[in-house]
Amino acid sequence: MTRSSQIAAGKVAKLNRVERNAWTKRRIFDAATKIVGKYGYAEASVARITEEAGVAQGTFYNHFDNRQQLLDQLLPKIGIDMVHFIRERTGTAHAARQEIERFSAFFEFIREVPEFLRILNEAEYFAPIGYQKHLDNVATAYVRILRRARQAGAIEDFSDEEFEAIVHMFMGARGYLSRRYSYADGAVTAVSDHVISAYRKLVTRGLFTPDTDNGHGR
Amino acid sequence: MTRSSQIAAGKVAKLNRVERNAWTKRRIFDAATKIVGKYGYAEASVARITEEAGVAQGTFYNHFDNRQQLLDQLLPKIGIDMVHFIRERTGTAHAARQEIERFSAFFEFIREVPEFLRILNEAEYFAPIGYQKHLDNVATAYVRILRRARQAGAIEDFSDEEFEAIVHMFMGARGYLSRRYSYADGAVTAVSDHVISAYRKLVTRGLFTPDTDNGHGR
Amino acid sequence: MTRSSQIAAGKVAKLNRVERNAWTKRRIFDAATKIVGKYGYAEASVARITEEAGVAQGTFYNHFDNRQQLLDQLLPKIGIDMVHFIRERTGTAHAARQEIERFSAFFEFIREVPEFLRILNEAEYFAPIGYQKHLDNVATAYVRILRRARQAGAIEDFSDEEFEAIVHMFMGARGYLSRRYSYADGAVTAVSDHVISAYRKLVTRGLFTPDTDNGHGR
Amino acid sequence: MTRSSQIAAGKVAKLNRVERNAWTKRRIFDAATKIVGKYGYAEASVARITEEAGVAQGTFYNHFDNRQQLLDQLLPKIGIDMVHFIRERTGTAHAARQEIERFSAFFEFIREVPEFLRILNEAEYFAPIGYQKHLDNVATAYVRILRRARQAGAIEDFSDEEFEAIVHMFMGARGYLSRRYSYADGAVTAVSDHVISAYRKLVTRGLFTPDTDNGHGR
DNA sequence: TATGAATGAGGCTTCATTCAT
DNA sequence: GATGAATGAAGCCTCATTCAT
Repeated sequence: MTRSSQIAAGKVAKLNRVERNAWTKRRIFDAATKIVGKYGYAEASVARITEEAGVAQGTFYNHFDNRQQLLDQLLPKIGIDMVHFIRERTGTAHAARQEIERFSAFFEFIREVPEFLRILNEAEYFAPIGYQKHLDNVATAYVRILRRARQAGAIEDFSDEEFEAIVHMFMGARGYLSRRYSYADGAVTAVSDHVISAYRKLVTRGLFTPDTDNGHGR
Repeated sequence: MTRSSQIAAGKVAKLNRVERNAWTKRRIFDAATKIVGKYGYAEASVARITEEAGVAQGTFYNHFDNRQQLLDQLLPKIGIDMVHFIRERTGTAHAARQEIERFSAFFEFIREVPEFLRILNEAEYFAPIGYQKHLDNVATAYVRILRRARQAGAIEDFSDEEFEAIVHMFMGARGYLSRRYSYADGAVTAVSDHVISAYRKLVTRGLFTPDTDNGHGR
Repeated sequence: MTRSSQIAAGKVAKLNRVERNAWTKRRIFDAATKIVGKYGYAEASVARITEEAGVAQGTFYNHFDNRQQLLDQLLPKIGIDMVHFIRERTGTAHAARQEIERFSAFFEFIREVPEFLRILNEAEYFAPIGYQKHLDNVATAYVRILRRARQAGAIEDFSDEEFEAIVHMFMGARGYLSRRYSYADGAVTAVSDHVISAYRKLVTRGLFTPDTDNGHGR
Repeated sequence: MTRSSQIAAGKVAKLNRVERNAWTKRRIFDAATKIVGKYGYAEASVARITEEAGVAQGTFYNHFDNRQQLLDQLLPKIGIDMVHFIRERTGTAHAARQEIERFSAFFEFIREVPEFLRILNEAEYFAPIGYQKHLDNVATAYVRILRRARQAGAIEDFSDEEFEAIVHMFMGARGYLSRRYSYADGAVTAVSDHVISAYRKLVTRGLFTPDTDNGHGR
């Protein structure tokens, strides 16, 4: 606390009022991410968060109306990072292969931002507003992807409503798998190959139309 | 407290000591189920539970070592009910069809015991011991089912480790879907047909070997 | 608890009603001695005592009016044992030497009944009635001894009231020394020689008349 | 609470933040002194202390980590006052007479700070850390005094280790006597002359070398 | 007499939030 | 805007004692 707040003071010396303000808010936000990621929402007290951020408790309320308001912002903000992260790691070629890439990228993202796991999974009950926002973000984008694949002929026989169900299955499976397979001694590890291969089989056979073009098929 | 304790007194008049003891413990347990189902683990204070049960707060500790110990019993106990419930609703004929039956039965169970949803989904962080116990119960049984299906030729090309991954995907998908689709105005509703049909397509094509016998395949 | 209560049941099988009653009371009493000796009065809850005794909590109140009543009996009862113990170890010859014997015997007693230490030292505030009783017992007897020594010419120049003060000094010193010097790693050890020799010098010179007879003097 | 907090508000109006902080901490500390002195450690609940101090219960934890931490500070702090008090009342002339002065001053101090008695005597079990600290303070200083007296020829024939034992005897005797003789109807009274004279005889003869210089000896 | 479940008061501590500086 | 002390409600748990069996 002492050390980091000194660093903070050093860094912030040359900032103007607006910048300093934003910077403080950001510190609190990042601290909350860390704390919730580590201890969960229920244990993320304002005292803990502000201590981690190196600011006084009262400062918290200069930037957020109340504790819940901050908690509700956590997931959507990181969720957007996730979407970008995955998008960057998704090629353009083959629809089924893209899905596997997205799947893998999800786990890669968790390794980059290990806090995301718990923030996501507890959010439903502890940050319902943020959770809903995040879900809409992701589900909408995901369904759109599947629709395009269908237009391109890579998927047949699934209705829009079924897409939505599928997307939820995928999201549920991911969240769950990540909790099951990504941990080892508290640290986050890579997900095992069996999970990837099982997913590939299930999805390429279950959702996508078998490849007819030669050369590309897995 | 007043109303329920009167009921209690009426009902309990003719019980002997052992029975009365078991009955009180059961009341507390049921109250906890209700409270956790409704408000979640974090809000399930001993005060709330005992008030719901119509007993004094101190009574709680005559039956459970501490709050957590009770919370950890919740999921495994209901989980067993769930396994039985699903087993009863699963026919013997066709492996893929059985899987759909299990899927549907899960949602039926949730309608019967709506508390299960939240008890299950929050358990990972709030009742980790119970969660692990439940998971082992379910995953082990589930993998065994898939193995048998493989022996019977209904599944090909999946290893044991992949089965485990698949099982976790299925469980994750179910939990997630149930949270998405089962609620309407606080009450629990039936899951929609699209979810069932999407699941059927994904699973029968993705996991199971296509039917070669004529007449049975749906 | 289970094992000891079984032993208890075995031993008690052949006792009649009165004997069994006394035996149960004794068990509770001994358990209290042990618990208070180990944890102090404040931590000696009825639950702890009855558990140690292997009886139900309710049984306690068949033998004692309340917790305090038992606590008040502890010190006087053991105090009497102590007086006997010391008396047995005190020779008849030389008055000053007797005093040193008494001093040493006190520490020996503590090794025999290590619980005594804490029971004695906390009693003043936690079992004031028993404490007063014990004090009267001991002080009266002690003053009587000093008076006799004065009559025999072994002490000069001390009034009765000064005797009383001296006795309290001695008792205070003993209790205090025992706490300082008798412990090592939780177990009770013998008191060191320096303490004995310092006491001998202080008392033989300070209280008793110098020996004039030859051969007996130290 | 009402009355005292009004007084508080009046007194505190013109203090700045740091002063106010120290002042509140001091109020809690003083309240604890009073409560422990009156009811003992075991009955000195945070609720009682804060009520006496005229602050909210939560305020306690802004100034002390926990209840025990405060309790452990009580004795050392007052103990230092005592050492100063006694030192001020000790002349420089005669070693033996100094010891009597110290003895008397101890009882005078108790009349000034009557809470000290119980705070000291219960500390061993209820504030062991503070007790140890206090003991070290006092015993070290005391032994040093005796050593100097030995160097000056006022004491002969006692080793350092025996000094330590003697010091503990003196401390034990004082504590004990104070409890015996200083009370009357709850208030603290002067210790009687017999106690002083008995102590003088015991100590001047038992510990110190008889005066050879003429005129000074008592 | 022995049992042990029931009671509810009271223990310590943490909490989110307010507000004067 | 930043601070951090103050608040009092609420959390979990232990306690001595009672009483029906």
